[in-house]
Amino acid sequence: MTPFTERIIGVIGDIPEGKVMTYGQIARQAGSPRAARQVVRILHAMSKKHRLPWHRVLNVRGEIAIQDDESAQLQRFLLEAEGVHVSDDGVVWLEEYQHRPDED
DNA sequence: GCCATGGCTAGTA
DNA sequence: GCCATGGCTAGTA
Repeated sequence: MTPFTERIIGVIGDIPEGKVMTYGQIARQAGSPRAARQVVRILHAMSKKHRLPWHRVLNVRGEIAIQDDESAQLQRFLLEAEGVHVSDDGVVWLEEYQHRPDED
């Protein structure tokens, strides 16, 4: 596992319950502002093994970005279970729920 | 060669 | 809607 991957995993693992971050924000936080797509990949590949709160990661508009319906439903369920409100079309209000470590 | 992005433009209303 | 991006991974040699 590369240092880059470890940083991404660290950032994702630090998202508190009831909060969300965006792909690009996680990439920036890990020091690679353009690596949003890698965040996608790493989430997919590492979520299980590293017990990552993958469901707390959304796209820049606060949308559930996952394509697969079942997984998208699960993501919504997990978010709502920890108090994050998800609109009918799968959008979370970032103003309220986005986790902002330090600054960003 | 892939991609669960993101930012910019183009086109519609 | 288009396409640059960046790190990983698959596949070839």
